[in-house]
Amino acid sequence: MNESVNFIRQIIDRDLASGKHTGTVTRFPPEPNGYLHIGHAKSICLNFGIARDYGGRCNLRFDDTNPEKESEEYTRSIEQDVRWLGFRWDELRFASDYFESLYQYAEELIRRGKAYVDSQDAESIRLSRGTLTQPGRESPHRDRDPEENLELFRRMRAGEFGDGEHVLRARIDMASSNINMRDPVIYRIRHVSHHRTGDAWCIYPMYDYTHCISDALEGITHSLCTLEFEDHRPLYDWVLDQLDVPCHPQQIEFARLNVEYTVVSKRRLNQLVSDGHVDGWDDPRLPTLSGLRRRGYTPAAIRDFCDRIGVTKKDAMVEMGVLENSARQDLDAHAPRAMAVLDPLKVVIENYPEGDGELLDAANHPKDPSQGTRQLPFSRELWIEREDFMEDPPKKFFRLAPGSEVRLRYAYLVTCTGVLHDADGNVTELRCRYDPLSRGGSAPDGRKVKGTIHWVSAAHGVGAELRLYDRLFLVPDPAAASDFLAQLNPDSRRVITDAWVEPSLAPAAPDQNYQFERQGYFVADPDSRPERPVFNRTATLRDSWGEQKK
RNA sequence: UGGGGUGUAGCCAAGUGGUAAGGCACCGGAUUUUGAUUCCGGCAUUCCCAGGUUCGAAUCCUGGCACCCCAGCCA
Repeated sequence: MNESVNFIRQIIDRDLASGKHTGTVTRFPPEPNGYLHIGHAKSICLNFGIARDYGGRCNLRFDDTNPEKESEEYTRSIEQDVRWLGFRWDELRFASDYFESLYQYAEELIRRGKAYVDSQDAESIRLSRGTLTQPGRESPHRDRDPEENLELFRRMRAGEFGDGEHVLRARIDMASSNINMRDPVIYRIRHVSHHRTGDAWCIYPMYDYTHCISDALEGITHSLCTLEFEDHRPLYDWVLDQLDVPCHPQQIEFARLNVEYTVVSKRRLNQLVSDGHVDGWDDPRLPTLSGLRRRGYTPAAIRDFCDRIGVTKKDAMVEMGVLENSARQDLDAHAPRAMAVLDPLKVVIENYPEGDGELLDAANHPKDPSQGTRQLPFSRELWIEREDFMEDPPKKFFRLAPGSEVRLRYAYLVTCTGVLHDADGNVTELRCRYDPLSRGGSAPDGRKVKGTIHWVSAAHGVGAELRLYDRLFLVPDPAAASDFLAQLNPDSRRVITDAWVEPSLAPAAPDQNYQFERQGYFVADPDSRPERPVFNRTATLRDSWGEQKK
């Protein structure tokens, strides 16, 4: 395993060793304006992982300072997703819990001459902010005295003004080369009700002002966020330096996660969902946690993925293969095996007595005896995979062909004795003879049979729907395209409606993972019914034969 | 063109002046009642480039280059 420690943990190690801190307190601070995705999983694993490994604490804190975009639906899904991923927060907090304290701190800032009410409109403020290369101009209201500011700010709170009439600004430096320091707005008037505080407030604090104080109030030691907030750190520190807060957390920035062939931005995810390009936030093609869950990714696989990708300050684009590998590794170890035929071809065992049948033992997991066995019904007519037969096979084709012998997994050795065709020459049915002495699949005389194929008894199989997924986008970095929607993969979902699965699969409960032998990992979909099971393919098995054919 | 960051293999990522970890991918080979898994072996004479310091540099210095972020009353 990777024994090296990321740069954030190195900082923590140093802080603990130097006595700066005696323990860690972190937090995962989502805004409840969308569903969690794989990028959030990285942050969750980082913050909660630190609490776990250092014996520290980690809060779940909603950054709910913008009532226009946030809702309770999102807070519910976020709580659920964090728990599903396997983490438990020490305390559940909301930035809105601190609105009163935040307000009092703002008055203090005003009294200290560090904030003022600006009565310019948004456009004027924007124009006077300057540009990347030119300094801004000071507001005509910048030197209002504290008394006047205080009165105005109180009247803002009291609801005496309309949206946008005034704002509260930090009084810092309009000539700063860091635009965030050019007297940033810290309070705005919004006459909208908040999903938690209702109509108690009509002024709402801005992120930069809220986040640092919230961290301080919670005693956060290390405030971890993504790279785009690096420029905001001077402001984070400035606010805390002006006030008598309980502590001064250290903000540390790390690179957000990008994964090839998908998008990880709330805006784009939202667009995919609301424009109907996918079937909802839990569409199995989406990198949302709910989508990944429906796709069959396990919490352990996602946590493992987050461990593997590391934490750095370098903009990184991770290959899908890493995520898939994490899933395969977890699923290979834990998912019970079963047999399913995706593209059925009928086989009739000519020398198997008509009307006869028997039950054969099969291991639920060949490498994990504790998973037990199940019984597979076998009979004269079977379904096998169409691609497991070739009339004119190339050399090293280990499967079925006229005259060749193959093993039916856990059943018998069979030899192909005949091929039936339709008028167009398509293969419609195979005739085979079985070796009655090979019950279970081993040759009585020790003869070598290289190929083993899967099968489902035609008389006992259950018709199922299988949904096969491919990457959602055709290009590795769709977000870089001018129109990311134009990069959508039209074949990202293929639905098979005429698959056959073994009868034990019929009652599969949603979220139950399986490995369909030789085919891949599948998970039962919430749409699944005993009379009509539905499975989503999580990932294929690696296929060195398939790759060889290309 | 102001400020803040980042450059180590195809993709991630260790490395913190002593001679390039690990994972994914890829390529061999062994085992196999899943062409899966597992196992074993291979995979950077070189760290964005150019100079310099040093017995010794991915690590220090100087100068370039490339890429990312910032001008919401979003977070």
